Amino acid sequence: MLLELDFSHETPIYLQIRNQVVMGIADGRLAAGERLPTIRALAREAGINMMTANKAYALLKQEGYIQTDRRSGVTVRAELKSGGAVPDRIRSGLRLLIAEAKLGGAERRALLDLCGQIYDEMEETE
Amino acid sequence: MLLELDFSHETPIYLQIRNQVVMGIADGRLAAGERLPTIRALAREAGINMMTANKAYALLKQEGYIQTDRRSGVTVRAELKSGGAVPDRIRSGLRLLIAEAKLGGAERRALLDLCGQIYDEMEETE
Amino acid sequence: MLLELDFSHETPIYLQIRNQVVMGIADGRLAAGERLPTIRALAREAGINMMTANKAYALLKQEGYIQTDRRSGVTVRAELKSGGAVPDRIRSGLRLLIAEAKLGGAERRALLDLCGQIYDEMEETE
Amino acid sequence: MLLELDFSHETPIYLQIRNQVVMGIADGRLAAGERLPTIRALAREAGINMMTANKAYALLKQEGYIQTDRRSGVTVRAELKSGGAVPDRIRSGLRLLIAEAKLGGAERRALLDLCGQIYDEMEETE
DNA sequence: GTGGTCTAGACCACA
DNA sequence: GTGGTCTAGACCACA
Repeated sequence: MLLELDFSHETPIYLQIRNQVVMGIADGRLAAGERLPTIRALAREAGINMMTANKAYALLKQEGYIQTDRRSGVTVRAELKSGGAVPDRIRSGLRLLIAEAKLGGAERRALLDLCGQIYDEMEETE
Repeated sequence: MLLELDFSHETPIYLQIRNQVVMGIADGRLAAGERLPTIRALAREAGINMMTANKAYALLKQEGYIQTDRRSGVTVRAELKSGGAVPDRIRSGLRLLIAEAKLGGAERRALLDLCGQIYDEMEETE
Repeated sequence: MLLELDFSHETPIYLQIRNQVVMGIADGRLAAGERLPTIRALAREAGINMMTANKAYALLKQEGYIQTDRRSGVTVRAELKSGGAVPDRIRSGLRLLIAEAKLGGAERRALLDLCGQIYDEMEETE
Repeated sequence: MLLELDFSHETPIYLQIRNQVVMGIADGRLAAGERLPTIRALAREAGINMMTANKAYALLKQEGYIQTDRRSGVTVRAELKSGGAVPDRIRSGLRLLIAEAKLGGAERRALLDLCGQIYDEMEETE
């Protein structure tokens, strides 16, 4: 999976990496067990500092999205979290975005269609 | 409307204010034309600096959510809807959150129900 | 001539009044010798403070656009400044606006056409 | 590019900086991709506060004239032209200045020549 | 009184 | 080192 980094974007680079890996896993571009580049390789390919690559991986690991192993390097975790309530952090994020969309004139139907469409584009993994 | 600021949160204070005002408008707690506290009053009540309050209002003003009037202070803008497509910034935000929710085990049905519920809680304004 | 004041605009009200009177004279809606409302009348009609109306008229008078007379009140000055070089203040203003227009993608031809058109809409007075 | 700031001018310092950068880009003194001084350097050189320098850059960034990069600092944005119509804000500004020039005695020909000359002095960038 | 601007000094996340 | 954020205190034009 190719990372697309925007160095002039407000989102820190390490977060851009984290976010793209998360979305990559969700939409199936990154399969469970798949190997990710080493910190060193990632830093070289993306033209970033190793500290930055390290920070992104540390976050992904702490969140349970990837795991590191001395032999197989960095891999996408096979077993992901199981069902249950959507955590507050995500709810809050959705609340803000939906508020902005609504004030921007988005209809209920259009917004839910959009969300469903986004979800479906990721469905392949299931 | 009472602002709830978390000074230890990663989100800057001025953004927390901006976000809460946006959500306040969307869910009807802030009506069009309603007066918001002056910069000074907001700073005093929230225990923050005037510059911080100013920055929050400047952002809201630039985004078209409020307007400042040399006579009547700060008011919620009446007309907001620009209708049409949901801007990319919001789409990207939704994509990330939905990816995280899905990896957290959220079913399609549950997620759309949540979004619909969030939207409906704001519906009163319509 | 009806004044259109925007109380939430960044331009101070007294300047909005001054600007609209200047443009009114230039495009012929205000003829030389024509009477303007008194400060009191202007303040009442426009819903503004008398100090604000006073400030606008004081500026217009100082710039030579209007004159006050005990008998005939406030009138548009008959004889306006004669030819000569465009003052630096206006040149600077044009330079900034033209720079912005050019960076916005305006072609030379289109920009000059626009300026000529604006000038012609005022021509009737000549 | 040397900034010329007038601390006693009615135009706020941060706006003077913004305006001069815009004109600098338009007339080619600032090339696309060129680095601007850091906020700290600008503040030091110009004898102003960091917050003021920050405000100027924040405005230029928001308007799309520059971009900030955590690695290479502040640079002039390469692509700017959005082509098409001249926005109302600029039209209004031109209308006022042209009215003032006309009342000051400027002939149509002289005024358009002036505008053309101003535009041509910036042409080198094309 | 109101928003807007500015300063001097400080801390922080990021790279 | 860099941009971003925040504070305490101040001044100013405007209304």
